[in-house]
Amino acid sequence: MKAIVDCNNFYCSCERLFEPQLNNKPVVVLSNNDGCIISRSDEAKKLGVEMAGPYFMAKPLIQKYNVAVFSSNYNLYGDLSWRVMETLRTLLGKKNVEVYSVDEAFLDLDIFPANELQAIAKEIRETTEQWTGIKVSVGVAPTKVLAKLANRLAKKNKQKTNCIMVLDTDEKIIEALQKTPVGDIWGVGYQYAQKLKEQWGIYDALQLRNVSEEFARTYLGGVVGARLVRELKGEASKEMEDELVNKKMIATTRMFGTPVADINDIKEAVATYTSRAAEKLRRQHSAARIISVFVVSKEENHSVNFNRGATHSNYTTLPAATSFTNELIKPALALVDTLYKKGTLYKKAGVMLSGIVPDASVQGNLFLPEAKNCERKLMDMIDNINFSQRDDVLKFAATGTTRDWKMRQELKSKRYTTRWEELFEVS
DNA sequence: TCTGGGGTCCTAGGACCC
DNA sequence: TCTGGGGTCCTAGGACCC
Repeated sequence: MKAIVDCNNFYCSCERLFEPQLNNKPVVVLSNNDGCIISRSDEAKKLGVEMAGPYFMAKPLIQKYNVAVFSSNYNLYGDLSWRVMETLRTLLGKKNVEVYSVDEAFLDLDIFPANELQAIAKEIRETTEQWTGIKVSVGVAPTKVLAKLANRLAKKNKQKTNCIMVLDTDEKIIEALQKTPVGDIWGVGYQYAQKLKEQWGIYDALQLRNVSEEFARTYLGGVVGARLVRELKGEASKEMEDELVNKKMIATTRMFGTPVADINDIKEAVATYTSRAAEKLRRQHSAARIISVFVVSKEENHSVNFNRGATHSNYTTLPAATSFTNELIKPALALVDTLYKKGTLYKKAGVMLSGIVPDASVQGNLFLPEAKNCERKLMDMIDNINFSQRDDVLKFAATGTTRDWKMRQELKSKRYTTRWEELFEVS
């Protein structure tokens, strides 16, 4: 059996941990640039605040009901996420935990007898809350897709389920499938859901479970669809994945605080994003051979398709893979020159690194010229200082000093758990 | 002008996820 | 006035090879 543990309203829960007076009050957390709403407490959901809706549109409602609003604070969420995952690893053993996202982990429960699953799930929920202050929901079922489905139902009816649902019999599974609209199945997005409903009259998970594998292959994206249907049937087709697999692509992209027309501002931003992406690259001891840059222009006509701004991108393949910020900034800035059009207003830019390979010079490579090893040490030092002191104490000049393009984040809480000078104070 | 079969590698783009 | 960011996997199709 497999389980998925999912933190309830994760970002909101993190904020409440340090402002407990907000318990039982409506809370929302905003995306970068204070653009959209990406986490809502149950109370906020009840008020009708939409998920992923633009903040400015929800503002009247938010003000009327005095909803607490936070900009996203990824240092805080990342650290609390780590604590939750450590708790799970302690309870179940490292190899039985697969971290799936910042607020979710799959668990392999095959080590437990069937009649203990309910009790195990309860212990996981209670211990996690006690150790970290974060409430979680637990869904248990024979496959990952069914576990996700169980988890969703557990959350939907918290009073009744106590945030736990174990699907351990065919009857329970069928009932759960019946209660789940196709669009709410993990792996069925908006496009497929529309198609399934309109063209084939398939509205719930039970109906989808009963289609042929051939059908799934043809209409739901080939082997992906076939696997999905098998999982619904209770046949495990998505196995537990190994942890700590290196990323195959690393991206840093941001909206600008306000649209930007000056090429120098764009270059500063791109240099900054490149530095950030290179840090991520070094953290996983990798190097990249392909760097691509994109810019998105601001669409004048944003009445209907607000995010249809034209994207222009270009890439360079480097002569050799590297993780040195300076070696990546140079080609990145050259790419900006090929993309930039004078007179255009831009709202977003981004850097993507791919062609990722293990960085052989991590330990200092005898066969590289001395200078290379020095650069490696320089990068390590910069990373260490930036991590332990303050973000960007040390940075490359190309990343600019004024940073007029920086994103808005007006309602950010403190980094209570990762910065000495922002520690929570008890008076 | 006619012209097979089998394979690899790469890229762009579509779908999905949180 | 104001709509996020960072990933994954898969497929189709083109270029190229013998």
